[in-house]
Formats: sequence, structure tokens, C-alpha cells
Amino acid sequence: MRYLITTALAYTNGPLHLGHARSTYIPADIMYKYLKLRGEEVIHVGGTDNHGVPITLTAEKEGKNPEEIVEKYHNEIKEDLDLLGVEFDAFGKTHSQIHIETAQEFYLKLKENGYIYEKEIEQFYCPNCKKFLPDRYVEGICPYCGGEARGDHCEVCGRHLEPFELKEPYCVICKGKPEIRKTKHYFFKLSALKDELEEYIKNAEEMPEHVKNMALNWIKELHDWDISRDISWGVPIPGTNQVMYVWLEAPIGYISFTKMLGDVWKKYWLEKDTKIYHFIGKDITVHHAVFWPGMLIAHGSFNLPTAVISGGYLTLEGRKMSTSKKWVVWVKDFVKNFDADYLRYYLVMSAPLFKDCDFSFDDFKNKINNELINIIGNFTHRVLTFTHRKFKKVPIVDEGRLKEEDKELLKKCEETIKAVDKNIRSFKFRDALVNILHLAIEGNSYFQKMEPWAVKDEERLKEILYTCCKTVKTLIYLLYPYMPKKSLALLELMNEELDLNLRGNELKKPKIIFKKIDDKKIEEMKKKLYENRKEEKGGKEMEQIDISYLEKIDLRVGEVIEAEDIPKSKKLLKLIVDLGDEKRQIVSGIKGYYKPEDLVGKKVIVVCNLKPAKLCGVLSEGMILAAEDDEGNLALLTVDKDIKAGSKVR
RNA sequence: AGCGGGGUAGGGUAGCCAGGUCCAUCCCGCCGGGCUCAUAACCCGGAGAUCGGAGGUUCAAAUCCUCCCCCCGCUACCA
Repeated sequence: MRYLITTALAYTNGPLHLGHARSTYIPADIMYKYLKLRGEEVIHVGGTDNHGVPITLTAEKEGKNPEEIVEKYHNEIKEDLDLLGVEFDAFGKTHSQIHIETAQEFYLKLKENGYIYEKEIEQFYCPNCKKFLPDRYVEGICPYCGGEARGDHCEVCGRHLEPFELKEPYCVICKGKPEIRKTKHYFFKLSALKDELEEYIKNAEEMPEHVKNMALNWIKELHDWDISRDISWGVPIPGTNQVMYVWLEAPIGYISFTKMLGDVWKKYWLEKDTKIYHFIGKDITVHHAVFWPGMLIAHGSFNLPTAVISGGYLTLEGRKMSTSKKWVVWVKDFVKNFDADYLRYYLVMSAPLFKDCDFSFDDFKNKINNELINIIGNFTHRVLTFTHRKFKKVPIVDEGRLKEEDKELLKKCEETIKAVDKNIRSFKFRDALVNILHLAIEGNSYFQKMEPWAVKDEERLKEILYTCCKTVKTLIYLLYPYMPKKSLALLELMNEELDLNLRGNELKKPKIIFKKIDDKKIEEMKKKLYENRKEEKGGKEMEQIDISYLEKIDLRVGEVIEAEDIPKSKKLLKLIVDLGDEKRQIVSGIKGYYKPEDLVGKKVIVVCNLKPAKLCGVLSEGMILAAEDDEGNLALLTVDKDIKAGSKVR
């Protein structure tokens, strides 16, 4: 059996953060290193995704051309991966000759097989920017709920919108008004592949259950896929002046980058007996479990994915990560202060891969110091120092002569090896690491029971320490995929090879391999993170305004006279507010903070001259003011003592 | 709104698909004791859980069914 491991192509408009590391790269690298360690034929292929409009936008913002942006972030991303200890056999770019050719050949084959057709469609065109605008680059008002909508999707009510349903559309680049123009687009007949996809998914034995469920659900309603874009940055569609939609060409990168290795690529993509594992983040599960296999089926020659391993999301200190709000920890900043192997350990240990989990600095410190170091670090260290002091080398004894309790620990080693194998091969990286931790606990317990420090009989002492060293060697071997650097450092002290044998070699002078995490560094990192957040929100950064600006806002006191829930919304309540001379209906996003009945009678501050809008289909003629803190607590603004409804606020 | 995942002791997590072996696993934390080879580390023992809520099926439910609540994500260009 041959294994091809791929990791999601990183998008070259920013470096990697801890979320990328946890959901995709670290698990994949563990799988890769493990299979390699077991002597399997395995390669890891990855790279960066360089096309699509966001790159051109970033380029414009930074006053550079797209190639420069791509180059910059491609290199940064690769450096981040190196820092994490993630290894690749091939790491490519989608903006490269080999990929562009491969993607075009792929496309032509789809066409030849009858899966591509042309259709004239109408699309937004921005006369100002002189370009057609892909969906996401037009914003406007949702015709159903009056909320803000982007392209074909309303952010507020979540409806899918037909093109041009959008009211008051504007171009996100120049804010100008786009016009509608006709253009010829190419479509991929995804809908024709329903039966084949269903059969594929149902028979994909190693595909995780939740991925299967999602995929099967998705194919119930498959749309054909508009795969052309009227922009210039991308893989040109042969014979046109358009480029391919990135989700058509990017996954082909898995093939193109394998080609970087020469003819062996054929073994992985064309010959049977290959397992293909795609490691991705959960947001792109459908692309990998439905669209990509659909493309491969339509193409007809390549192996299909054996499994799509979709990693859960990582929150930071209990809150959603956000690069724009600077609520993020970048890989390169993290590894400046802490060992990458500690990160690998922590991110795997925190939760099973498919689940979301949280990264917190305090928890990181606790888990590393109290679990990894106290249990595993301490066991390996006490065994090596003690053995070194007594014998200077690993004593080799005849295993047949060992006592029951020795044999029991050695048996536990064997069992752990088996359990780890089973768990890693079924993507249960955390479970396997727990198996390893348990072996170290058993080791400590054995050491304690045997009391080698009190054993006078040298032969017996050799037996005990042989058993301990064998256990340490097993730990080093099994830990290698998780913590390669630490594992190799221990191996160095043992003067050993990366396998399960003991050679009786002379031990190097022991030193501490697993150093505890420094509180100061934790505090530094936390401080930096929280300060970023303050800066972002802080008043200093805001532009100063003239008092006349304030006069433009009509603020008045209003009394809530009716309040009811808007059932189909997540956050909205409908309020009727008395403003003295009139009553107004106002929709407010405070569901969950206030019960409708508690609001009635409250005096609130209302922005009266706000442009009316429909939210979730309900008209809102104003806005009530509320304060919100870091923890997401919300409080309505009200008046200090009773005052007439309709009073002006100034 | 639809879909996917999740809600189990202070935190994390196993068990759930194939109901009894579960007065519920493991790791951290907490409490008590022991040890001294070891990074104030280690070992032994203990306390701590209405298994999100309400019904139902069953001799038997954390596990199956129904309804509800809460958290996260996706919905086609953010791991």
C-alpha cells in the first residue's frame, strides 16, 4: 500500500496562525511521519493557493503586483511550516508553470468528456474599475429582509439570492454602482455526477462518518458549477480570455505538486493500491468530499480520495479568531517563545481532531508542564540519569530471565505500540497520544515499585533498568511523529537509532530535554494579544470629529411600549417605541440579552434619523443604543432619572 | 432558515452507531498519605457527574425514539 497525504493549500494573503496548524498541518505531519517510521511508502504534498480576487485586492492595497504578494506569502508560509517541523516531499504554488499546465489539461479532459458547457449569463460589471465583479465583490441590500447582502448570499437572513436580486448594489472596490453586462461563462456539469458521487461516498470506507453525512446531504441537490471568471489573475481557460474559478483549479494542485517529484507521481495518482488522504479544515469539507471527487470522476483517470480528514476549528482564549481584529496568534510569533513540539503536543492533546477546541495560554502552560513534562519528561529523564550514573550505558539482559513485573511493563510497551498504530491509522491522533502518556505513567509506577535506588543486587538492577530503558526507547519511537525534535534529542542522549531495539550503547551525559514553560513568557504573549485587541477598539486610533458631525445625529429618549420576539431571527427583537409625538417600530439585535417583557416601560436612547431598513423582513425605523464589553455583555443605554419620552439627547 | 458537529465531575475527554459488563473512562486540577532516582518532579488512595432539559420505548437507557434549549461551524473564494 502506498499513501499520499495532502494538506489544504494555504492561501497566499497572510501567514499561518495556530488554527491552520491545528486543523490541518500538524495532524497531517503526524500521519506522514508515523507511516514513514513504519516503513510505509508515503509522500506528503502541499503548497499554496495563489489565485482569486482577494490576492489582487491585497496587491492593490499594498501597492504591489499579485506575483510579489504571492511570492512573499508563499515563502512566509513555507517558513512557518518549517518552524512547526512539518515536512513535505513537494510544496508547490498554483501560480506555476507545472500547475497551470496540469490544470489546463485537466480542464480540456473534462471538456472532452462532455462535462463542460457554455452559457451566456448576465453579470455585474463595474465601469469604474473596468472589470466584471465576482459575486463576493458586490454588496447591497437583501430584497427579502433588508439586511446587508454580499453577492449571492444574504448575511442577515442567510438566503441564497439569484443574481441581480440585490438592491442598491455597489462595487466593494470603488463603491461605485455596477451595471449589468452579458458575458459567456463555462459551466461544469456537477449535477450529472450525482449517482457516481453517491456510490463513491457510500463506499469510501475510511471516510469519517461526519464527512460522509455532510457529503451525502449535499449531493441531494447539486447545481452545475460556474467555473469561469472574468478576471485576469488565475489559470487561463484555454481558448478564452477568462480564468478558472479557484475551486476548480486549486485542488488540481494536489496532482500538479505531486508531479514536481517526477514520474513517481503516476504511481500515486494512476495506479491502484494508493490511499489518498486529504487533510483540511472543516470549512472546506464539501469541496473535498463532493466537488473534487466530482471533478476526478468526470476526468476519469485519477484515483479518488480515500478519506477527507476535516479538522475542527480553534478558538483563542475562548473567542473566535479574527485576523482583522488582531485576535490571532501567528505561528512564527509563537515559536519564538515556545518549542514547536510543545505546540504540536498541546494542539493534539486538547481535543479530538474533528472537534472544535480552544487555545488558551494558561491551559497550554498547565498541560505542557503538568502532563507532558511531569509525566513523560520526568520518566525519560529519571531513567536516563539513573542508568547513566549506575552503568554509563544501557544494560542488556536476557529477556527470558526477567521477573513477572518486568515482563508486564514490556507487555504494556507492545500493547501501546499496537494501540497507537490502530489509532493513528484511523486518524485518532489524540487517542494515540493518550496511549503513549499511559505508558509513561506505567513506567513511573514501575520505577516507584521497583525502587532501583534501593536495589543492592547489581544483576537485578540491570534487569530493572533494562526494562525501563526499553520503555523509554518505546516512548521515543512512538513520540517521534508528535514531537520530532524532542524525540531525536532523547535519542541522541541514548546514543541510539530511531527504532525499537536496544544496543547497549554508552549513554551521553543526561540533560533536561523537556524544559518547563516560563510563566513570564506566557504573560508576555498574553499581554501582547490583549493589547492588540485594545488598540483595535481603543479611542486613540479613531479619527477625531467636529461637533457639527454630532449635530447630524438625532438622538432622543424613547419609551418602549411593546416588545416581541422575531422568531426566525437569531438576535432580533421588534420594539414599538414612543418618541413623544410619534410611535416607531425599531428592530434591535438584543435577543438573548433582554426578554421582551422586561423591556416594556424602559426609557432608551434612539437614533431617530437613521435610514429605515428591513431586518429579517421587518421594517426598522431607527436604532436603540447599547454598550457592549469584551466579554460580549450588553447593556442598553437609558436615562438617569425619569424624563419625558421624545426628549432630545445632546 | 437549512445542513453538519457538539452539550458527560472545576477544565478537557471516553463510552453512544451494535441498550445490561457504567452506582460512568482517562488526563489535569483539588484533598489525604507515601517515596527520594528525578525538572518542588514521582507513586498510592480519596472526594467530586441530576450523563443539556422534558417525555416515551424497554425487565433494563449516557446509549434507542420524539420534542425543546444552548454552543460552534458551513451554506459554494477565510485552517
